[in-house]
Amino acid sequence: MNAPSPICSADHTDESLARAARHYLLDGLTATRLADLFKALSDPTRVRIIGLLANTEVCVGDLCLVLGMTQPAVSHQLRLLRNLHIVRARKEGRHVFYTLDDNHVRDLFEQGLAHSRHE
Amino acid sequence: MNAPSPICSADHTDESLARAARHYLLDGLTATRLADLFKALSDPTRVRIIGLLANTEVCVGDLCLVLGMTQPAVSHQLRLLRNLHIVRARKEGRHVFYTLDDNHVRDLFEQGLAHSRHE
DNA sequence: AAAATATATAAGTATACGTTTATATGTTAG
DNA sequence: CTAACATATAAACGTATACTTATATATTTT
Repeated sequence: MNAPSPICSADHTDESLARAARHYLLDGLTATRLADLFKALSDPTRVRIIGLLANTEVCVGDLCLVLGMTQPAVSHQLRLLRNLHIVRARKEGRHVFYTLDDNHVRDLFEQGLAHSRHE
Repeated sequence: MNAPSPICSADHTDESLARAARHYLLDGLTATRLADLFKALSDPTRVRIIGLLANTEVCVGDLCLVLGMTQPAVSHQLRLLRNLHIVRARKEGRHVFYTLDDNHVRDLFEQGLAHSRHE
């Protein structure tokens, strides 16, 4: 038969649980903000955009060409990155040039890329 | 009226596009793998789990207690992290203890946390 | 002013994904 | 061996999201 499973709460000397909980558990807000930061880099299209903008300023039309994607699809991701203050827009005539607005993200991108390559 | 918008291809001296495309555009496989790495950290629950396991070995039941989540929900995320080789399971009796299996991820977690805190 | 270009936004669709509810598997205790 | 416990898996459900197909806005060109 089946019992309702009261869940561990193991007194495996009790240390692990208590200490981990007290010191290392992220609060909800911190966890959400951190997850949102990584979420910005969790899509192939956005990673490619960030990789391009990490080195050069590029306008929307060029991004579309290089990525081989439709313009609304690219603009959609750019808006997303803009709202997260990861990317910055500079308007020049009828073009809009994008650059990275956040060096943190460039660091994460490069570290992630280095790691994902040799494994 | 409306014209079909042939997309930029701007000869803004042509440098930006050509150079960015040739040198800095990630290929599809690399972009996908990198995005998948970041995706592992793109959810609050997973970030919290990783934060805990970055410091201590914790069993499933304790994770449920500390996180205040149901056991299947936690096991689901653990399986996901296991499949990505980010987390490793050690079976001891009827408990299963989890630890980080990948130091790359710990680095990314800590760098992301540091960045997301002072901004 | 009108037409063309460059980008942004909106609505619709299809898929991915996190959680719940239910059940299965494996291990220890009585 | 049977009951309780710890974890894993499966199906179902709701929501988030990436892209498409329009359409709107702004700027330049003629």
